[in-house]
Amino acid sequence: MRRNAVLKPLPSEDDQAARFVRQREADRTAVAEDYVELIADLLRAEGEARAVDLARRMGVSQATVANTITRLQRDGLVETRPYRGLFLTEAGAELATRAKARHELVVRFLIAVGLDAETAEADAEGLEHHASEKALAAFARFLDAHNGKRR
Amino acid sequence: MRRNAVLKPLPSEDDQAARFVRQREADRTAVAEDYVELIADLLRAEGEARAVDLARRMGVSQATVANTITRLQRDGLVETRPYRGLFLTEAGAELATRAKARHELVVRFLIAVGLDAETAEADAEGLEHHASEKALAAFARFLDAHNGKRR
DNA sequence: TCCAAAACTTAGCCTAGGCTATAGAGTGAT
DNA sequence: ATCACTCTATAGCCTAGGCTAAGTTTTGGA
Repeated sequence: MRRNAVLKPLPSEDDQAARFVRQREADRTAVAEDYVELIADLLRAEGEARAVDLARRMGVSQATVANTITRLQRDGLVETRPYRGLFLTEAGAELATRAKARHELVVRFLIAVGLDAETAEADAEGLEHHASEKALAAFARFLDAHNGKRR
Repeated sequence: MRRNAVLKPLPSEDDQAARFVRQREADRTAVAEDYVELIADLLRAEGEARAVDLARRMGVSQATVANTITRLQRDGLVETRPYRGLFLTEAGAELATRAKARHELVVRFLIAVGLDAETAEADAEGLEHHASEKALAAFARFLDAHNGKRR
């Protein structure tokens, strides 16, 4: 039963390198996206986003959050008012909106292809940072096509 | 047209933290998986896997490869015979096999939901490390279900 | 009002994963 | 047999993203 087709040739060195480079870039932005997304969620749901709560929700120490927030401030995504919580800049809010939209899309897509809601939510956390625009478009098309049938 | 449903409540702190922790664990193993997968591919396709070639295909300097290989050796995944190339240990080969199977599954799945082969291949590079076993199982089921129709 | 608890900051440390520059080793072609 | 070229290793540096421990501020309740 084994398909003994011609072994798939390796991609060209340049193509493959380009993929890995893009990959590493995505990794670098992932943390920033997770933070602004979470800050936006907290602001919406609780009215404020405290560093302590971020630490608890990210599963990380307060010191790590402080560190990360400093970077996000440097990058113009977040503003802090000590003892008043964290706020998003224009750019931060925009990034959060895009991140959230992507997250939601990925979750809905995963559910549509048969994953339970819990796992979909958990996996989306990782997958959302690595789906290209083309992939997201494909997911959206898939959801559209299947919205007539179920739901 | 805006669905103005009740705002989705935040997940519990513990659940959310657990997701992010799992996330970070996946990130840590991703590089190792990429390396052993690539080494396996090179061994298969070219008969040998040289550090130089890894550097070119990973889009990284030779020094970085040397560094990474040292870690992989320490972790019992890779063996080196200088000027003879790199080899996988038992554990390394096993990891490579699993990684490759996952990679292939993700690629086929992405194509099945409408992505072009090129993008599927590129995106799989990132996505493969963040799909849980449950997600992979769902992808496999999806492919099975759709294999009767097309192809 | 005041003071303990909670929130935040700072210092110091670590690993992974990048880099450049340079030195050293091995191979293969002449 | 040699020597140029290729491959590998090493030194030294950097950032991100973790940690613990030990301050410092602020807040809010008694």
